[in-house]
Amino acid sequence: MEGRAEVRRDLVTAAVELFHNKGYEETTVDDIAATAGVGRRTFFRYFRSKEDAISPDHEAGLAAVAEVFDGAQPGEPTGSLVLRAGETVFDLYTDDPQLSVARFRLTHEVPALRDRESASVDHYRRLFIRHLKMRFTDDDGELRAAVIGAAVVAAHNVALRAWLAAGAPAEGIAACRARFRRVADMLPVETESTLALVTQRLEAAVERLEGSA
Amino acid sequence: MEGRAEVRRDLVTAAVELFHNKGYEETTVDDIAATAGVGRRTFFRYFRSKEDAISPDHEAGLAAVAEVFDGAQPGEPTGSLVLRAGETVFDLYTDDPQLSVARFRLTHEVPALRDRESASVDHYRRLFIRHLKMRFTDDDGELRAAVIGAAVVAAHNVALRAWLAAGAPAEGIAACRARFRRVADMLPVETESTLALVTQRLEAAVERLEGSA
DNA sequence: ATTCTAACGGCACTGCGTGCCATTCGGCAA
DNA sequence: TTGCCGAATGGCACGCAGTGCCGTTAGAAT
Repeated sequence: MEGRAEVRRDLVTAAVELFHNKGYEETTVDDIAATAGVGRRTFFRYFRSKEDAISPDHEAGLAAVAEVFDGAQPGEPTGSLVLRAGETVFDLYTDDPQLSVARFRLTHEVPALRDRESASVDHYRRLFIRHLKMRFTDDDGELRAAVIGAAVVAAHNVALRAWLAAGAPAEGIAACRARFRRVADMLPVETESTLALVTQRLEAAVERLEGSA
Repeated sequence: MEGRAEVRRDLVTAAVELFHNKGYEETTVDDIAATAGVGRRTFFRYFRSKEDAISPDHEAGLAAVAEVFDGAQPGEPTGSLVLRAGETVFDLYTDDPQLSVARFRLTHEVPALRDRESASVDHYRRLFIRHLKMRFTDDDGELRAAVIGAAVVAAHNVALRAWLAAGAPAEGIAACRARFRRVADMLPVETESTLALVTQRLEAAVERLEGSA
């Protein structure tokens, strides 16, 4: 007899294979269940929907990222925290590169899965923004939280997708992470806005000029 | 006899009313069609799905924004073009504030509609990024296009949603647009990175200072 | 060996979305 | 007027996703 974990794995494997071979629309839940050797009703005890069979750990991923935010020291710089949260998301993909690549390809071929992926990514974006907003308490805090959260998630996806498109090679993980971290160079990720940052550096420069004069 | 446009409007009106009164899940397509005085089969000749009944012009909106990008002069600054494209999206909401507010409220109450909205917004994001990528041809072009595109769409949503949450008052439109435009202050939207931009502005300021000294 | 619990799988049902086809309505030509 | 034609309609049946219900079974506990 197989335990719950094995049945779950068999269902994911069956789904990925059938989606790949027959196409997503052409595969019914009955097909997946039959291939995995269980009843149709059992499939829905493991997954909420047909689409969930290829993103089985979405909820757990969100919880893991939320844990990073909740467990962070208040003193940790926002940039560092955001990068750590992003790396946590990477781990979810590097855990099972095979499945990640298969899902990546399917989401780019099947419109229904692409839209679902958009919604999934958006859940992460909302999570990032919710916590960023708590750190940005000035007038423009909400706007900056939204902009920076969206930008970080976008950078994460660019790096991740390039890695997945290359077939998720083990030696590419470091480059992928490095690429993601570059987003920090592009954003006013600390508490000051770009304009304020410019002003601040300008004043410092003026001070230097006056000192040297 | 009613024409196509009238039937379409009646279906949207019926859908909004029923979703509001009975709840989204509890409303069937039969209900909507019956309320609008047409057959169930006719509903699906006007809308691809039940959800489409409250976002009837999504395709047209995407086409309008694409038109802005495609019709732009190559010499127009990227920042200006992006802001114009964003304003075009605003127009889609200000065209029918009543419907926009109703949709806004529904998307925040019904998970299924929220996920669909995420996918919708993502379509705009992809459109922005596709055209930004054509303007950013340096090594980091793809990353910057993704980051800036996502940030602009996020800022747009913050401004738009604040306006919708306030009930879409006519006198609030200007403030909403102004708020959106602030995103330009936060991003390295031209071809240089933030750091380069800061340096550039700093040098210009220093030059002014030296000239006045 | 018996009881208890959790998982399983079959069955029926609702509702979305689609293909097919007969009907109807308005215009247009003879 | 009469007959034809194309577009819109709506009814019907179908496949499939997802859910509630319930009888059955397997395995653990005692």
